[in-house]
Amino acid sequence: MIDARLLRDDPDQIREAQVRRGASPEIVDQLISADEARRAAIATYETARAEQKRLGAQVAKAQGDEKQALLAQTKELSATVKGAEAAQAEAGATFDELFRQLPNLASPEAPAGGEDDFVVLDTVGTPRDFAAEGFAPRDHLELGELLGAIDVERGAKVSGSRFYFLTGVGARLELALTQLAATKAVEWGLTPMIPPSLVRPSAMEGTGFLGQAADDVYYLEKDDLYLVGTSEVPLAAYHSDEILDPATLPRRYAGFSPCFRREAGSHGKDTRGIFRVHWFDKVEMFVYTTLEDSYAEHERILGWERAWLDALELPYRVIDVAAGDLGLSAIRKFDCEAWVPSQGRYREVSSASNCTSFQARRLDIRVRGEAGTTPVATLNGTLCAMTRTIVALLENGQQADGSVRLPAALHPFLGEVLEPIA
RNA sequence: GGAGAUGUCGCAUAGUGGCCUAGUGCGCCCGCCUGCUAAGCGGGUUGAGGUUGAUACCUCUCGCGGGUUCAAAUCCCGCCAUCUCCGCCA
Repeated sequence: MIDARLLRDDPDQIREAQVRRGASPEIVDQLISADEARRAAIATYETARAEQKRLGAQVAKAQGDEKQALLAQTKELSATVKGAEAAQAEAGATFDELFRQLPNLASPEAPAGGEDDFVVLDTVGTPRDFAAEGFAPRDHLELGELLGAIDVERGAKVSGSRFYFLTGVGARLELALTQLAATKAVEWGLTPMIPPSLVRPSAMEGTGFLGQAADDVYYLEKDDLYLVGTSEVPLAAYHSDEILDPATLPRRYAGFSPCFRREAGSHGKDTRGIFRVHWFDKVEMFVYTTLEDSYAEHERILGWERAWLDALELPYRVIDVAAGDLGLSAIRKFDCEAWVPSQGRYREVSSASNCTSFQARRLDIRVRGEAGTTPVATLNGTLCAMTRTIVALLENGQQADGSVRLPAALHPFLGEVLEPIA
């Protein structure tokens, strides 16, 4: 959530941010009146409660008839206090529920509009010209089957559609990418983490995944636990309810975890292969820093994502995601999209978001400063999403005979070329 | 899964219905004193919310949430966490 004081001090700023997202600014007026109602209820309750405490102190000292009179008076007041407290709690809950639906203030620098209104910031490398090379590119699934790397048929048999087995060199490829990513992360000063992938509702809610994205989340009703869609969730909740020493910022983590996504709104999209699946593993970067430093840190995270794709020798472009496509928590988001030859277009392989203090307010993560405590800023970015990276490596590195040439960074793990097994 | 114990301010502890506006010690911060340091002395030291131009005042906060009561750190119920024992298990 954002700073509630903005509702009183500068509501126009919120309205403008809503407009940039293509969302309704009406919620701001609803929030302002809910906030007024809430504050009025608090004042009523606190006045009654102060009176109750004052009388209570007298009851303790009084004797005989005086005590009986006071008891009668205070008994009456007790009902008033109880009612006022309930009214205050309800007004607070009403405000809170609405307030949590309000997304973070989209940055004025984010392009206005929806999904298709992104701006291309940079394009790196050149997609191969397969026509000039004299063969039609195979897609990643065909290559994966030739190499004995991917088995989606048995994935579906065992777990259903959008599940897969990585086999042989496919499994080794994920392990190599994981190891390489961890090595890079340590070089860059991030702390590797292996977090739990089942979390409590508060962790899921705090990161903003139970809002409009709730349908995309797996929930275990028997245990009241959620399967995370990204290790951003446990990494953000890691410091929840803590007040951090400013000297320890920035805190930079790289979490490796499975990611579970129901893909509820994606029926019929990317149904072939392992491009869009219900489960994959990912190394995710997560940073806690100050609000002032968050903008530079955002660029730094993007830099690391680019360095990673450079190391994998993949052609890619970087886009500035439009305000309407930011999700609840981010004020700005950069996506890296790798070239996918079989589709003839760039597809998202990583994403870097600046969530400023939005998640930190919900999760109650603060830093002790000179003027009291203030919420920290949180940022997240993909280092390596395994399945999509494997798609890009296979398709971009393929040769006419179905073998795949690997980038130099992976040679120590798997050699230079993956050969078809049949 | 079963049985039991525990949860108070950064840490350690006191507090078994009103005198708690949560005491004390340690640590930490500021000041005084002092060749320096230490000791000593004085003051401060959870966090959130509300009223307010400001100063200031008020409310909440004893793991979390309910309940009983005129009044709850204290009594009752539920949950969470930790520890011990039994069972099961990678």
